[in-house]
Amino acid sequence: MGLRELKRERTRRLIADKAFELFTDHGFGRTTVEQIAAAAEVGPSTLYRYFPTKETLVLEFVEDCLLGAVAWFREQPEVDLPDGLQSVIERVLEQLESNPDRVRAVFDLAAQTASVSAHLNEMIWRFRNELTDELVRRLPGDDPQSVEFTAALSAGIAMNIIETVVRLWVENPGTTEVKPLARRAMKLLRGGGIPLPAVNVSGS
Amino acid sequence: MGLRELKRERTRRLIADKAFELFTDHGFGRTTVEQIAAAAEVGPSTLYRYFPTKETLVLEFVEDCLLGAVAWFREQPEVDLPDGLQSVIERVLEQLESNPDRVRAVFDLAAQTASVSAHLNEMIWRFRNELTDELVRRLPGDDPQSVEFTAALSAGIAMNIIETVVRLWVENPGTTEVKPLARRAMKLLRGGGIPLPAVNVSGS
DNA sequence: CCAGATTTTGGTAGTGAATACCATATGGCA
DNA sequence: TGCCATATGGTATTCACTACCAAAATCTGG
Repeated sequence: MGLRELKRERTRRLIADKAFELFTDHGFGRTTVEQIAAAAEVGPSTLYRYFPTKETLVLEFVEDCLLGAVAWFREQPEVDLPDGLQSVIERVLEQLESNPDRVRAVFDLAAQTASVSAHLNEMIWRFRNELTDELVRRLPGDDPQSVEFTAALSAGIAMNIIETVVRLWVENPGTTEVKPLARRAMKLLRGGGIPLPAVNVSGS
Repeated sequence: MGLRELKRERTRRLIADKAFELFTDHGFGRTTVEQIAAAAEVGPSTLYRYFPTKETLVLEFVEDCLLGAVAWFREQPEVDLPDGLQSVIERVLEQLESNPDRVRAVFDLAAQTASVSAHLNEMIWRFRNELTDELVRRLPGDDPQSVEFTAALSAGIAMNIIETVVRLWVENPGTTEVKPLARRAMKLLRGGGIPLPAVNVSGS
């Protein structure tokens, strides 16, 4: 790696850190991009070259956790499906758990700022899509439409577990661990603890 | 109802229709708010008084479907849980199915425009939250944290079914009906067709 | 029908995010 | 050291969105 990429990573992190600082101090909406650029001692153009939108300054960390787990899953073709899915879920949760302050800040910002919440959900949607594509490749089945259906449902449920667990974990600081929560969620799903309608209907 | 509210509803719908027209013709990004205001023969101020953001011009219909179903559920306390949840899901799907072109346009716009996708997901998040709150009131249980957990998971799964079914329905025009799809999804979830990890772990 | 209270409207000015473009700086490399 | 690629900073511009105010339209009581 040359000196150029090194400096790139350095200024990138510098900008992100300064932005994080200003956001937590004065709020997301009260902080302008020019202020962030000034604090990081770069021009606004440079800032926009690294971060296409203001929201990415906050959410890049979450994005790395989610899409990184899918990328890892994609490179492990030998793992069979239930275990692989569980690994993806736990992998995401572990990485999030290792930066509690960052996750909490993201939650706070998303709660008080619509655009951050919107971007966060868009990222979640991307995670679901990529996970669905990978599941389609692994799921057995004859009818491609049926496989796609099952894959999309599974990816959605995985994301659902992650969201619910992280939320509960953030709202109860210190008292809960993510891994037991995730397994409790899977147990609920498997054991029928979810009040889904019984299959007394003749679905096609 | 006085003439005032009548005219309000009229201009509101006029603006939304003109916007829908311009969006489908020239795309979301290529259409400015001023153009919409000019097409509807109102000032930009008036447009912003009715629709706080550009995205709400597209997504108000979906919002009504989702939040309307939750509101209906809230006013039916005598319905027990599995049936109620199924009714909420089918209610949303029926309303969406009754306006296929609108749904398709929303999907197209969301696929090609990040901000629309973001707003759509934010709306879905609101639906999940409100449904979770209502489920908490109805679910039996001693530990409030456990009830909240189950409720959040259930609401997420309901939304997941809706999203997956609508998506499949939109992508296969004409060939699929939403209600059988929804029941197939519930059947998959109930019958263990989802490759969730088996509960061989001792969850707390 | 009319005068006053209230609401709706259109216009103006301004903020700030985001883009396009260009001249300049700086690091990598022969 | 000198050439090339790239990163940078600045400027100008578009456009979403807000705050504010004066005028027009609507409702209400006489």
